[in-house]
Amino acid sequence: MLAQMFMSWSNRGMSGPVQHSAMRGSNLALVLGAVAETGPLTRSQLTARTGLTKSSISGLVGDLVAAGLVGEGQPAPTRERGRPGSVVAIERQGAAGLGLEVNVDYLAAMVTDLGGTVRYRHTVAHDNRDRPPAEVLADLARLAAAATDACDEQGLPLAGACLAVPGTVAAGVVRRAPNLGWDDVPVDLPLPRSAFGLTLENEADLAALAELRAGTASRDFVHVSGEIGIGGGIIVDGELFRGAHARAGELGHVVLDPDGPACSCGGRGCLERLAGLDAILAASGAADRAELEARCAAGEAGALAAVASAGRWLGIALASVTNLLDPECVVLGGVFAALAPWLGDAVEEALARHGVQPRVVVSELGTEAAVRGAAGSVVRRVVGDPAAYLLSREDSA
Amino acid sequence: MLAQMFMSWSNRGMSGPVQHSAMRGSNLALVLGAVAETGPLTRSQLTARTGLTKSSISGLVGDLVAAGLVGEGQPAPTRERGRPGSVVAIERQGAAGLGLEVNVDYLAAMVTDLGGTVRYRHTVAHDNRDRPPAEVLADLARLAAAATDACDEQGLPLAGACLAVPGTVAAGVVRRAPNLGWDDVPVDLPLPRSAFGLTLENEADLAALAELRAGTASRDFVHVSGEIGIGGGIIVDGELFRGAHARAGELGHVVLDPDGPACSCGGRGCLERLAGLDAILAASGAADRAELEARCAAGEAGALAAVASAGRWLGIALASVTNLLDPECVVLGGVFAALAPWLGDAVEEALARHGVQPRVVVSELGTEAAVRGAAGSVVRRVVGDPAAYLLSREDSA
DNA sequence: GCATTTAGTCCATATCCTGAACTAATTGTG
DNA sequence: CACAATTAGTTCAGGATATGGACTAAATGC
Repeated sequence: MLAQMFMSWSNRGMSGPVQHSAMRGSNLALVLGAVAETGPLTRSQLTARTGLTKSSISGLVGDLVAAGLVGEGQPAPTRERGRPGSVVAIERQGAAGLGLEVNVDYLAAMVTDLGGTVRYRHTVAHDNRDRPPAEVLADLARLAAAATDACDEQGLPLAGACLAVPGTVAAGVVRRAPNLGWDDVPVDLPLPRSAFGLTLENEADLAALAELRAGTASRDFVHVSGEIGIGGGIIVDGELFRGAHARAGELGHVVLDPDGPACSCGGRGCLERLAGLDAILAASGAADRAELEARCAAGEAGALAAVASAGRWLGIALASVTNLLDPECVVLGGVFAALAPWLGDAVEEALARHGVQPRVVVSELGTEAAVRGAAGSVVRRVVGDPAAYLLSREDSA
Repeated sequence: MLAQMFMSWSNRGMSGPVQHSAMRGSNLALVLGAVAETGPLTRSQLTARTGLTKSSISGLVGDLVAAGLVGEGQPAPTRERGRPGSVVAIERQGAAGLGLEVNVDYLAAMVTDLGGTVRYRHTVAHDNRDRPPAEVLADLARLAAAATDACDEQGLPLAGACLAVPGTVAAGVVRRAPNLGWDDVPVDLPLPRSAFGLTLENEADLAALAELRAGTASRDFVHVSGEIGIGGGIIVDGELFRGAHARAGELGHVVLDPDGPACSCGGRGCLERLAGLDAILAASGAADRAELEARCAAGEAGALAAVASAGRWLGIALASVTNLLDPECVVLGGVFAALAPWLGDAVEEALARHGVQPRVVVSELGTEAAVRGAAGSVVRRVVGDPAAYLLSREDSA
């Protein structure tokens, strides 16, 4: 008798039963997503774009209008035959996402609306290294309160909040943020009740999401956040790649010199030690980021050599990344974006020398990338599943 | 006036409209998947497991029975109160997948049924290096014909075929298989008409899928296929990770020594050059795999040192991989599985030395992994979307 | 033998998409 | 300026599918 063997199948997309409500929810998301992504569309354009029938679109749009997520847009005066379509546009007052960020030398808050427009931003410079986490979080709570007040003033319903931290996170806890000196710090900000509550996310990951939404890159890319540490955000098929324990993308700890100097991560010879901001500053003799850029701009040989060396190491690391992940493109962000004029060539040369040539682009988002990504991640949840948003909004009301 | 910014949202799961047929299809897959994964289940167990109601399960199972994909199973004699459930089991005669493999020194074919049981296997040893591709493909066609004959004999309806190749692939074409010496070779085997036709896939990727189904590892792991080259198969959330151009997982070309020797990939200092089978053989002085293993088993210092060195390099590469992808586990396959007794410790030491410690397990699938994965990938498509399978089966009939 | 319990089927109902008929608003043309 | 042509959008009947409850079936336990 043959021993029956049972196999383990993928469950992607098989997460649960599909009922009528799920069908409706999925189609609502399809319509809302189309409008959010493409901009105002007529119902007839939505029919063509989604593959649903006119009748279905009618009903779906009706629901979204009733929910206040979309509204009537300005009709573009097309000189075409036939009845002009009435335009469906994202309702900017429909929902807002609160982005928060704790970083080494500042705290930040940002509110974006359903259309992706920034409705409020506030940043406070402050060295948070080795301050008691509770103290930092109290400051952050004040920042958040000011932001939610701004939402109220503008009549924006808050859908949820997302906090960007320079480290690894788990549900409601900052696991480890070396540069802040935080270990297992629970985060529980006193925010007003909202549909999605507060989530935590790695700063580099959120910067990558912001980059995705800004549309600089494609749907498959790796975003390098160069700061004191070097973080990486991996976007796969338009979705953040987190890995099994939400620790994926630790580009800074790719091993480039097996017998190199010890790193804070417990390893040795990590990219971060060879191409991180501290390493560049030490090699160039510049005191800080601004001085470094100035010296590069002035063409000072020492600074240029230090930056080129970092670029070379970065390129080598990215060659390994490309071989492993096969991204469509690599985005240089953070310090590397600012240093791109003097670093880009070294990166590309190193990539070519190791047999790969992904498209390399420079981020246009500044240090705001992470908060922006945080706020955007909330708005994205609304657009990605409007039915869930509406449901939890009702529940909490 | 604020400039309206339109954002790029993820489209995951938003691929198309959800109609009634899609709902049905998804639920059919849910039920079939549950039975395939867990083994025979009663309808009542299916209700609990899927979240659908009794009535729905009744109907869905009815359809699957009518389609011949599931059937009545032996009821397990439970001594419990109440009417015993009638057991729904995978119909082993429901569909079969044909796996094929072209490799450097052999050709292989395998047929597995819906239950995952191997129903036919045949391997022909032959050095295919630098033979004209057409000749090799003609041999492969003969192998495939014998396999489909075996299907007919056993009354197995062929759902499709998948060919494993040691290189990169695109639709219907082997892009580049360095160790075979193939470049842009179109593959068009004369197979009988089937629902899914013939697909091509990288050998290492398929080996990883086979590993997934064997259940050795979890749903997030990296499978290392060590042969002459070193391939990697990345499984994320139970799904093969392909990357933007289906070239992801090229673990063999992770850069370990930036100024190292040139590699066939165009780069230098790649893992493959330091820990591939050729490198180990050269360092140990053994003539082939068998001799190497024998010398290791005999405790010969030279062989052990060569293997340990490879293990150390492999460990360093896997440290980078872990930092980037954060897999739950790493699976050593191919030669590395055979050499694990002498190589495993070096790998784990290197990983620990670089600050990470993923679970490392050794594959129990032999060289059969890739063909098995190929055959399994076809069966998986049937289970993953039975409605699509039935539809294309009708169309071709 | 009969109550109890669990499994499975059947049917009326609700939800949601579709398709066709219908209404609405615009351009072009005689 | 009337009217055909064209495109947009709504409404309603019909169909597919899931749900919930009533009903039937088959076992255990007293």
